[in-house]
Amino acid sequence: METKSAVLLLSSLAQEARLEIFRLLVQAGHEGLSAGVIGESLQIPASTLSFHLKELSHAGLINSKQVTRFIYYSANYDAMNDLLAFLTKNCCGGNPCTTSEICKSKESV
Amino acid sequence: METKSAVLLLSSLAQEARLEIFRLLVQAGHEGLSAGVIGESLQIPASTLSFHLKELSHAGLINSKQVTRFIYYSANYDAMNDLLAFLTKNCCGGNPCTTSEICKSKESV
DNA sequence: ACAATATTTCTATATTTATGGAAATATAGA
DNA sequence: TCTATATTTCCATAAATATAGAAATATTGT
Repeated sequence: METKSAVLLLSSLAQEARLEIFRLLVQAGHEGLSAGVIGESLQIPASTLSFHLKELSHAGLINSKQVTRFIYYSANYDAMNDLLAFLTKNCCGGNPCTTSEICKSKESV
Repeated sequence: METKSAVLLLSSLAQEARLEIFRLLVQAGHEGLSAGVIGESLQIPASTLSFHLKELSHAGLINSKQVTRFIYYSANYDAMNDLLAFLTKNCCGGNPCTTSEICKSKESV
């Protein structure tokens, strides 16, 4: 992943409503939740919610699919994993480092 | 960590110059780099760089200390770890989940 | 086709954020 | 103290982002 893609993902998450939406979907699991349920849970007006869902979709952090009359949104776990990998990549120039979980968590390449 | 703190950290990283600065510092390790060297490496004008360093500092993602005539900035690995933990917390409602590294990486509580 | 419900687009406005030159403020060596 | 170097603050401007009501656009059951 390059910096620009990472910035897109981070920007999507760097907003209170969107971060809450995303975390709600991460916790909801793979089936996801309908837009209406999300708005109801988080008390966000429909048009505002739609704006934020579009941002998250555009960044590729969430997926959507129509189910009967509802649109179900779900977290894209792979995109999230890629972002986490990017952020921890090359920690300490690849040297072993005892003070940080970042480095301990996986080999940096 | 609560949503607002996480948004502060994410906002700090959600900008191309700042993400590059942070990653440069993550890779530089604990000694860090002087402002001048950062600006030189990334070709960022001094006043712009100072603005971004302040943002990162304010969010707690980097630390600074004066060394002779230079100010050395270094990544705050702990802040980063906290953020990563927050983002992966409660994945799939705590249920085991085979498709995602997020869930596999550590127990979600 | 009609009515009810779900979601998005349009629009205007308010707010926040980024940029970089010029000036101000350290810091330290001579 | 004078001078050179390092970094920050001030400032004006430009650009991007967030908000939510009203209207438009699906979708489905009757």
